[in-house]
Amino acid sequence: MNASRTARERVRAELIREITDIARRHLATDGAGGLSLRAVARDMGMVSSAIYRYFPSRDDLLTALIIDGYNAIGESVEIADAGCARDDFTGRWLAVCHAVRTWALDHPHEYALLYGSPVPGYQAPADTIGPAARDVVVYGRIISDAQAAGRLTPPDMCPAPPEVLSSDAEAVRQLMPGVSDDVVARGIVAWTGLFGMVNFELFGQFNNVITHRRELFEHNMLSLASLIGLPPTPRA
Amino acid sequence: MNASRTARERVRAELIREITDIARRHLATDGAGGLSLRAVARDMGMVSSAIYRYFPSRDDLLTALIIDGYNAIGESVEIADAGCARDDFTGRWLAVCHAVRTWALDHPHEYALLYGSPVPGYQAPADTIGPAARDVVVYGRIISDAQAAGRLTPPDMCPAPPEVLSSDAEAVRQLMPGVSDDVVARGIVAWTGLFGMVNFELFGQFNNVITHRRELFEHNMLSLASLIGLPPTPRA
DNA sequence: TGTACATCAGTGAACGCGCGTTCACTGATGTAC
DNA sequence: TGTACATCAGTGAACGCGCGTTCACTGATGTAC
Repeated sequence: MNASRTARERVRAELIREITDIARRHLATDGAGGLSLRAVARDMGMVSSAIYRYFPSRDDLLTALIIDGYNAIGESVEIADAGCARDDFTGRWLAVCHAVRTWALDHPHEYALLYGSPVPGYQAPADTIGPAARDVVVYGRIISDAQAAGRLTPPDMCPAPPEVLSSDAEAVRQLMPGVSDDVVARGIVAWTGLFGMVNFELFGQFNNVITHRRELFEHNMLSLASLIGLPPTPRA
Repeated sequence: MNASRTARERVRAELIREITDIARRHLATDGAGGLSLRAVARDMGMVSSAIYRYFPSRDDLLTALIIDGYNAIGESVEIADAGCARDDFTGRWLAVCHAVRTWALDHPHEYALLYGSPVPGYQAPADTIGPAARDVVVYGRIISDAQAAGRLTPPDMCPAPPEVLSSDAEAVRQLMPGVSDDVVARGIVAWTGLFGMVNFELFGQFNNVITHRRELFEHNMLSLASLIGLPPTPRA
């Protein structure tokens, strides 16, 4: 019968969810390198070999966590962007920035798995690529929309990108159609700058130095907005 | 006798150097989490317990690697800066950026140890703080010097930092005396932006997207220079 | 509806491996008289 | 300069632990007739 078959499958899906949830919790205490199938199995109340019914190897479990992570941060970026007026480009950029930062602070070890040092010996398979791009897709759309609306006026005190970058710019332009090479380059500066700030805060470089981290973050994201050419302040 | 005493001590220092060298090599293959005293001992041709004559625990060995790493990147930043004309502030900034990037590409795992995800279960002791600041001290001096020479003219399209950041700015100003809160904030944007770019390149976010990495890096560092208010191009 | 068979989940033992750290010890190197 | 003693480097065995993965197996759940 079809109903009962899906019953078995529903249990299976449920258990896969439980396993990844527990694995996520382990990530927090032992890091990605220390993620252990045996420990997860113990917490599941299973014998270690039973896990192999659900994940063929430790690396596959890691891959599942990575894909889930990219989807989670991507989704929260999408929601943040969707909560803004479409023509408030600076507000959308700020919302995206805060979404990334907040998600990172709430899930530091998952964030480290996605944007920190690579896990030694682990090679991410191709199916992580799609989810990995979810957040940057949102970002690209903001730039693109602002450009289309004529609200993008980059400061003109810095030189145009060298010719040799045009092919790379072309590739990145997939994400933000209609903008010049110069805007693409500045767009990359701002995007990497966002993650640079989050990394510094999360990985401890601000310890004993910066105390008002959210405020500094927001201010710095506004500086980057102005570098891209977005209007200086979000709509009130 | 004093001479023979220092002879023994010289051997000891030499062995400590050998151990850290081998440990550094292991870092490259297994990452910080997988650094193992036993493996290092094997490569030294020693029995594992002998290592304890030199390092009281695995974490102390890690600490030594971290301190060495900060000193190494700090020194190469110092050398890069020293190779520029004192009044070529943009050139000095660019030289520092390239020094950081080059060192990171040459020592990816050490870089990850310093600026990547924290090692789970490891708490850096206080004696890492001094060496950790060597690179940023150089950076601060460039900003400070440019300010003193009247060559710092930040673009004025973005808002001043909020009042609440003034105490943090005061702390950071230790590194770059004589600059306004606004310049301090932009200084942080540029510095974190530098590391954001290096992280993206090193940790794989540019894979299959950016091919001319050095050129994009240099161009982006020039964009950040203009955000700080440094002159648009280095002296030729 | 009832029975025979196939699929699947989970068990428990085992393989072979690696780890950090402690401890009592042997010899060699240095020191003091 | 020679000898008695102290310091130090390195050994080898052990403790207690954890890991990923395989394999033959027991029962339970589902399927086909």
